[in-house]
Amino acid sequence: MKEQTNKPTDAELRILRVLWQRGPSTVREVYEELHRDRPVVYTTVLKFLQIMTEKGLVTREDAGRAHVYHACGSEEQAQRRLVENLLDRAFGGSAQKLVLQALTARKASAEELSEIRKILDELEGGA
Amino acid sequence: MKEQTNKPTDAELRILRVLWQRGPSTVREVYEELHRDRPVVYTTVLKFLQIMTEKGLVTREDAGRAHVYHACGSEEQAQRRLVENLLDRAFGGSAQKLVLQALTARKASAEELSEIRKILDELEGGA
DNA sequence: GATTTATAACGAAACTTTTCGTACTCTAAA
DNA sequence: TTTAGAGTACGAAAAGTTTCGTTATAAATC
Repeated sequence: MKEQTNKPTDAELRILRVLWQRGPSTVREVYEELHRDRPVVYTTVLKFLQIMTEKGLVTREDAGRAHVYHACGSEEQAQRRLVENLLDRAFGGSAQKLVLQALTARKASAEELSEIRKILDELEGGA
Repeated sequence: MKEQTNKPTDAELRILRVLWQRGPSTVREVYEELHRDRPVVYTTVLKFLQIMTEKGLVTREDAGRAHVYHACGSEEQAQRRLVENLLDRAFGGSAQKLVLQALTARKASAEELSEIRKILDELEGGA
């Protein structure tokens, strides 16, 4: 498996999201899922899964006639990398500014806000 | 000025960051700044500023022989759009998850953390 | 006025990402 | 054994992004 510092492209990320949500899936399953939202062709999905296999974003496993694809690494790891990337590209590394924008961009529920408080407590406790 | 729903590309974002930091600048000024960090050619920067003018990401103004370029919209607006974009592309719209990743990705200082608490207070107060 | 210098304009090459058509393979049904 | 169906493999076109060389222009200097 290759080093996985690669940032997935938009199309790749769409596919990864399906794999995270559904778990290991065949091309057809990923295709069906994506097809709900946008007009996309079976072989396009297949092609991407092949590319992503080369890049080490997914692995595959034989299952009878078809292949079953697994996302490499967890959703959280990938999200982490994307956040770090955005942090560097657009926020000069300031997590605070990013958090501010995230919280004002989307209304979070009361529960979510208190979850975030808990995280803050833990971070302050640890430091 | 065009509608500004365009997501800037990586190279465009690098240039916008210079304009946000320095304020309105000539091509040469942007070039000098970028040139510190990476090998880049004057005409490449010029080309991008021309493209970005067409896209409505920047405006320009004549100042004698040269042009002075202004970023369209504030840094915060652009950052907001980028966060919303990431939220949709990778976090299923959950600001909470993004905040969690941001806070664990980068150690925030104690002051920053308490700034974030203030924001939380305001959000809960308003709701 | 001619030459140098700093700039803008433009086009195209190089590269990346995305999309899709076509060919090939295997299996199972007719 | 042939045919139909579901799958993979592959190549190349289409679209988008990035880079840079060349040319044109106008001002400053000689």
